[in-house]
Amino acid sequence: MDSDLYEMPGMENARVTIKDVARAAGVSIATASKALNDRGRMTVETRQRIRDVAASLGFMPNAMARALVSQRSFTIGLLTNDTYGRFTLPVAAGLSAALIDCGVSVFLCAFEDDAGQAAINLRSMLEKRVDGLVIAGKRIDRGLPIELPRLPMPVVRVNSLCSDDQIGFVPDDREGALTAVNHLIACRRRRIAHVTGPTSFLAVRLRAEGWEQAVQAAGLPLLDGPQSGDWSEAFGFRSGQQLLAMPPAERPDGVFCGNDQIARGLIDALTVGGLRVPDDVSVVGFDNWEVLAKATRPPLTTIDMGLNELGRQAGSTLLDLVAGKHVEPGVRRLACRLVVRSSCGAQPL
Amino acid sequence: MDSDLYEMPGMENARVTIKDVARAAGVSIATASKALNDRGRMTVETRQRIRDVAASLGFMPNAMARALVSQRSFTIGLLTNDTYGRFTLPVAAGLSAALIDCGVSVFLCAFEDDAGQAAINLRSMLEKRVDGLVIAGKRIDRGLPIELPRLPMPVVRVNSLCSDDQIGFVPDDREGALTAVNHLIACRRRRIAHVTGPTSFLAVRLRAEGWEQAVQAAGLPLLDGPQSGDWSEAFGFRSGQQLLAMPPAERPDGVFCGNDQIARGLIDALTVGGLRVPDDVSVVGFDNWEVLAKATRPPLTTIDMGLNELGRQAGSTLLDLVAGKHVEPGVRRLACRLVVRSSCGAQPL
DNA sequence: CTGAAAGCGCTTACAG
DNA sequence: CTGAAAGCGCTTACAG
Repeated sequence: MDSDLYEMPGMENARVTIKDVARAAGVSIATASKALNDRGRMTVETRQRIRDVAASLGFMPNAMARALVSQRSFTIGLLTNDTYGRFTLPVAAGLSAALIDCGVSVFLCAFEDDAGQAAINLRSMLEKRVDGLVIAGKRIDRGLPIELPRLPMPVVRVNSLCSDDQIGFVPDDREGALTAVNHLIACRRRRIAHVTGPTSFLAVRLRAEGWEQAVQAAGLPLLDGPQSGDWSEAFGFRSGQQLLAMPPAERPDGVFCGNDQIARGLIDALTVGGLRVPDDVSVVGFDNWEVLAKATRPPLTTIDMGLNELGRQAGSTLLDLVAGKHVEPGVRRLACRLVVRSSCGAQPL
Repeated sequence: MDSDLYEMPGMENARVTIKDVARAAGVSIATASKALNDRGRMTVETRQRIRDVAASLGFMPNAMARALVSQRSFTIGLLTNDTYGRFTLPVAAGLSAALIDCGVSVFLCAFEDDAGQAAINLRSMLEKRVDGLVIAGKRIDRGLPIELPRLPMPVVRVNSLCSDDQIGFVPDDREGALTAVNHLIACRRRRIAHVTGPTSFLAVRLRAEGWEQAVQAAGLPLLDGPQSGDWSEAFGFRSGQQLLAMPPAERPDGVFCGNDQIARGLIDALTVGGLRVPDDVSVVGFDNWEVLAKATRPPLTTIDMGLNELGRQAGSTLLDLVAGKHVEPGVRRLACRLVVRSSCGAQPL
């Protein structure tokens, strides 16, 4: 008995269709559709009655049927090779937040750096007719492991390689570095070193530029070029030991680190070696990886790349594109934000 | 000119339909469908010709049209309140891996612990007619912030509260603790302490049980009940300082920590205080949070909860459920795995 | 072996 | 103000 369904208001039954609603309300399917979508014209009473009936039946429109006719799936794909999720998860959170209000859901496709997997996931998104695609990466100078063919839907990139004719959002690494170093300068540091990741990363080169720029603008001595190593605590620790080995007069009194892991290792080494942070040496990190930054002793002052905001902007831009609006191509560099904790000696604001 | 499309083999055009394929191949739509789905009977040549045409046109079946008729969306929803992604991301990776081969994609819905957001996301999944739902949480004794109504699709839980009539996958915390403590015992530790998180967590109580059980089974002294604090390095550090303050004869020579952060803080405190790890005190953690465990000095021996495998099993179980197979209700506790590094003094295997 | 027809659950012109 | 009809892109009995 179909009518049984009508007796269970609490029971969300996925099989209740608009046909059932129309029948129960004594109207045609077309009228039911219009009432529910606030379209067309009809008496307020009719509209309300139909809605009440729909609600009591637990009617939920079938998004796929709707998609088929509207040619919009209300779905987007998030393609990423960041399986660890360090960068992508905050991006995904911002993205979802920007989309959920418009009823758009996101397919998560995380795959290893392997062309086969990437292709499978891409095809899956294409078959699902996503309205748009967000490509999220681990670094701004690498794309996905596959060549994207000319896609029938708009694409937006986040924290990933992006050519001039594409649309992308990345953190402004140079500006972030400037902010970090200026903070060290504001904390009265005069000899500011830079310890960072591999120079093969564009982000490393940009941050180094920011460091150099800020130091020179302040008329401070430019210490030996950035110490470059891998993105690890171990490298930071070793760098800290090297600092300890220097004659005190030559030692930096401030260090801008390329990421939080390096900063943490460096601080640990300094502390073990008897130097005080921030009194003897101030340190700023990069990433604001909270679990690490907060646990550092002392808690780490660092640069937040605003990944969440990057995701949010990517989302609303993608929505614009899907709606057919024109969006100027090119890469947007979003401002980073200084997060003051205790490793610099400044009072948190 | 529609015919233009036929001239662009490289161009993946989402607007090529099965109708275009049929026309180009000179067969009916039904025949084209059968050829592409390997159904029905026809000459091998016909089938191949149709496929070639489809490929040259860049035809991709519209998954939503297909879903509408097959009543299967080939889509599942991953609902989680773990916005940080620490637990959910490995779960999601395992889940996707189990599903992608079957052409099933996953919607990621991460939301804060707030009933409103949860409800919006749930409704969105319902409207999208997901074939099934995975509920992933941050702890095994809490569910989502909303009551799930009787859902019209199967649900599987991971690392989340799960009643006896539901289906869930969680790490076997007690067994993991046993493994950890037995490893300390194998490393010739006799006085084994336990420093862990808040007792309000079921996982904490289960791990404490495992600790107690292993210690007693080995006939070792049961030291003062677990030290309980928050899940932070700071608490671990303070606990380490307390250890240092004890008379050496009373001091534990092994510590099983409730998570990796506590272990790291504790090790740091011991090291700062002049004790050697693992020589004076062996330490085992819990979580195998690699970025932390590997960076600890010395690298941390710890318990891996197998989140990826949890996700994988949840995925294949959900697939069974969707296919109508019977699955015994109840919660499955999956074995944890010891990851040997250097904080215990044993050689990594 | 192949095709015409009905139908999945909706929306949208178009008539009345 | 309301409804019948066509159609979104497929699949699946059912005829031939």
